[in-house]
Amino acid sequence: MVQIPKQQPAPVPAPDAPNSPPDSVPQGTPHSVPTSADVARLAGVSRATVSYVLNNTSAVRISEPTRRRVHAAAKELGYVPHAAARSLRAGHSRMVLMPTPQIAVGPLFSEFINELQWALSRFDYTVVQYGSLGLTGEEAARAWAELRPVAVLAPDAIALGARGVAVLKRSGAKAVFTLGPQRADGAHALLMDQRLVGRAAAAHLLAQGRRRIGVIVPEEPGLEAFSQPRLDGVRTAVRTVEGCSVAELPLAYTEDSAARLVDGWRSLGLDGVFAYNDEYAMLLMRALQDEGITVPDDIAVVGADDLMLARLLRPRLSSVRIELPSGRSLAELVDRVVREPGGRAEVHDVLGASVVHRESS
Amino acid sequence: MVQIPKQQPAPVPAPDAPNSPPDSVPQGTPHSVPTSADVARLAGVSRATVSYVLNNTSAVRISEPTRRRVHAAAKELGYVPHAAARSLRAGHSRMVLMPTPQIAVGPLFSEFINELQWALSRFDYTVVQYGSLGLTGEEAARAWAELRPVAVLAPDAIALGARGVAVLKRSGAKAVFTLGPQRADGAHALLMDQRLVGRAAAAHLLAQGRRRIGVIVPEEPGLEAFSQPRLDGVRTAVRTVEGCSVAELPLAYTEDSAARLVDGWRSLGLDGVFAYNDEYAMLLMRALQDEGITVPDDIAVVGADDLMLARLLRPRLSSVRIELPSGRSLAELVDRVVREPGGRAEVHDVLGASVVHRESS
DNA sequence: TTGAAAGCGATACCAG
DNA sequence: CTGGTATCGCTTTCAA
Repeated sequence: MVQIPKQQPAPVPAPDAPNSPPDSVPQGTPHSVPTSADVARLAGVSRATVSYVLNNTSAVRISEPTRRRVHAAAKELGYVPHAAARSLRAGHSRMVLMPTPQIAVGPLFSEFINELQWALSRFDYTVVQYGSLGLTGEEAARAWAELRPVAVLAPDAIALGARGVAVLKRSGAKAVFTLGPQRADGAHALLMDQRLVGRAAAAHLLAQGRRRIGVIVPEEPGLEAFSQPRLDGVRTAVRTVEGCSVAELPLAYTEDSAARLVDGWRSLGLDGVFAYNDEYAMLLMRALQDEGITVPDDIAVVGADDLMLARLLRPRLSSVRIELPSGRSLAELVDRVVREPGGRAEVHDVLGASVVHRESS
Repeated sequence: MVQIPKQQPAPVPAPDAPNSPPDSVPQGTPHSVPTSADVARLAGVSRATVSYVLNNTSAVRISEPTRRRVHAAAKELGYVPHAAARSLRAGHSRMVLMPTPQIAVGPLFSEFINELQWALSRFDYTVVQYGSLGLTGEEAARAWAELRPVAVLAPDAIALGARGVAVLKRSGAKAVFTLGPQRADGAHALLMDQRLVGRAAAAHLLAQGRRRIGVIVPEEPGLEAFSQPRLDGVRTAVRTVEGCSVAELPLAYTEDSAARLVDGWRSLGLDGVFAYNDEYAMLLMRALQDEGITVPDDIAVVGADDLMLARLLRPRLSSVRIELPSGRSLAELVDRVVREPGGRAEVHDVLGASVVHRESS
């Protein structure tokens, strides 16, 4: 761990003001944040006029010389409008709140979140990720509600709950979405039904003639919301075929844990395994190979997420490719709900799953 | 790509109000967001009293019956204070703004950010990640400044620039930090000097007797801020030894690109390679092995980030372990600067790099 | 112990 | 075309 000294370790002179007193502002103005009143004073007009000019209000026509004076004054002072004051006055904001999930949940989901964020900002929303770390559903909702967002998109790992949804709506949120494997009463849902992932993997293994299926379930806390539905999906698929069995295999993301699991592997009598995702699949395959168990002859292995990783392994890893909707279409959906908030909660099934068959199965 | 229908596809009846008009509030109150005035009215007291009670103001003593009435009223209305109004009145907020980097930059950095976020929230800061997608330095700074954060922690991939820093400070930000491989004039810096990563890798390869060093440079845009300094670091280290050479090897994160690179590999005459990070290292090693080039005999390979991945590869991958300071110590640092904003810009070198020697080198 | 009122910064109405 | 002014929700003196 790199240490940070308590005292200033490496004072670097500010390059633009080598010998001036600390914190002096180049402009030499009184040391406080400029407001629209300051701009008005400097430009010799009223605050109202400043507002008209800076917002390009079309209902009112301001003479060109005045506009220039206002713009010049604003620039000279380095004026930046105060978002809080503005939205207080306006009675609403265009802030979309996306609480960050407390645990990292994989590159696929992160990328999805990023794309959604970008798409929303194209709709002129201000996207804010808020870390409500360590708060439970309703408390968290209250914390979010203080910001008066127009919409909330909650990865529902932290169960938001019907109560939380109610809190947000009462605080003026026009749209509350959960996005993830679960939904909350009263909220719209972008439902990513992880059971489909398990079902696709299991169907594939069954089609390959495998009958005794193992399912890796990560021991890391916070992943249950994903791993349990995936397991359920496998169970559902397997139930459609006679004489099949499903074994739950807990595994931590360490080599030790994998070695332990593989140690008694042959006695499990499995012929196929769904490994939760590609990373756990790699961990497992490595342990299996070190034990002299061959893939896919002794055991078929299927991962999920279809990372580059899967293609690089030998044998190449079969993997469930997960498809999520484009950020753009979701942003449109959110925008529609914000503009017509009346409707009932909609549930959108937004997860597609299909197996990419490679050499490991 | 999963499609989202334009029209409501699966209207689900709100479970708590099967046949009521849409959007009706259970409490039956007029449909608007409750304010402290509403609470005051319902409790039969003044707004001032409400404020005293809900904020536990110690300077004023309120009778117990009154307190209870206020609390009851607030609960009944589902009152949530309005953060913007509050901080407008207070003249300051405890919001720490962390602009999200536009491109995903690896699990290591993400985890670092998460930990920092958590640590800051323990200091009672409200951490907000803001996606200012597609704005350049000064424009972005203005957008951030509108939120009037008390501190800004900017991953400096988007060069904030001295101008941007000035904008933020003038808008009232007490602390402006850049965190990443570069720094900006006027801002404090948590400098993560990526050259150290390259230097460590190169020193290791040299110690192993390797003399003709290749350096993988990702072609993916947005990674230059990391890859170039790592390359520079290698160059610096190599310069200390006679008769050594460094070759820059562009590589996109695809199998095709790796195959192309490896195709003419032998003619490069390299005996050691630093692969930018573990993922590119895996991609490269796979391509090398498919070509019949053995690691480490023909070529020594070193990755970076020391992911689990590295331990699972065969041969096990030597990797540069990167150490970052704890979120807690950084949060303390930020808090100190916020409380004593006068000082000159400090530069903290917060990146440690050391090679974990395994089988690939 | 409680209430009345000023004011944070920006906007929009209504006069002038 | 431009200026006063009320207002958004909340905190905090100052009086009662």
